[in-house]
Amino acid sequence: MDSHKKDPSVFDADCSARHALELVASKWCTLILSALAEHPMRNGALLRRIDGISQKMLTQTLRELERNGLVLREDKQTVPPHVTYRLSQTGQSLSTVLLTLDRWAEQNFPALDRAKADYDLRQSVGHKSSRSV
Amino acid sequence: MDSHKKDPSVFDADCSARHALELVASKWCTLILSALAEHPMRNGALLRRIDGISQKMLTQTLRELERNGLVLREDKQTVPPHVTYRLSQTGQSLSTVLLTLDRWAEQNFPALDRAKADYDLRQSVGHKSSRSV
DNA sequence: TTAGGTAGTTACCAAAAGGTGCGTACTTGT
DNA sequence: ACAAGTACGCACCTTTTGGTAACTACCTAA
Repeated sequence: MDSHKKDPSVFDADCSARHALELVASKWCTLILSALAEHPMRNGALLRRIDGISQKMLTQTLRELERNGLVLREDKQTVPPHVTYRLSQTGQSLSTVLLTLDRWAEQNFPALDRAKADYDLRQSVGHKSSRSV
Repeated sequence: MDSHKKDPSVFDADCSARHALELVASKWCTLILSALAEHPMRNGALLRRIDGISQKMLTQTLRELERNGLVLREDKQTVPPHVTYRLSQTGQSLSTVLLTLDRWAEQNFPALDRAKADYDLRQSVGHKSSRSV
């Protein structure tokens, strides 16, 4: 009957936990939730805060987050339109985890950059058969 | 000269921190790193552990993780082939963050499922203009 | 009157992600 | 002699993701 309610382990494809992880671990979701963790914002403010996001992806992702109960949408029903988005209780609990992820990225990118440079150098330097013990 | 080394904030597109976040917050990476956090594994074991991943995506993602210095590849140079993958120091520090994300998903998916059901019901029940304050 | 700001939606198109199947090279088991 | 297992690489194709531009509806300011 219910197509999505099996073993609650992220390693099981097609279980709700995996679906939740896939939602939560996607680039625009992490950024939007992290931005809203700072304070509630309107459409325009989010657009300005999150460099590189398009209006389309912002709206699309916000709808998805609203649908999953992570963000709350407040429409003041005025004209010109005034809509604010803020985190729900669940969204807030998630945002603390995502912020540690943000911080990890901001702290560890130099290591990743170095590793990449090394790796690419090793590949280009010719001796192709050097990936052993 | 260097195309990717600006403001170290994830909100800035095209900075290394953002690139790192995008790598790290992608579905296969989170699952592979979480699996390897349990213990080092070979190709076949990862394939069995991570339900739904294809051989192609596994190899592709492992190479990307190896390139970024998050996992280490050990080829015993035997025949038949015997290759094991394990986390590097950096990979391990990341995996602790990702495991809290896994646990969040496994604990909170019921709330998300409920929210989705509510939302979809509200949409289908007809009264289309009820998303206000 | 005309432009601009608000928060969108829609249609169309390009790029990226990902699946499937086949080939490789060598060994072991039947 | 032949199939199977290991750890892939490559080519082909479909699906998903995301960008761009145009349009809506209403108000305000010049």
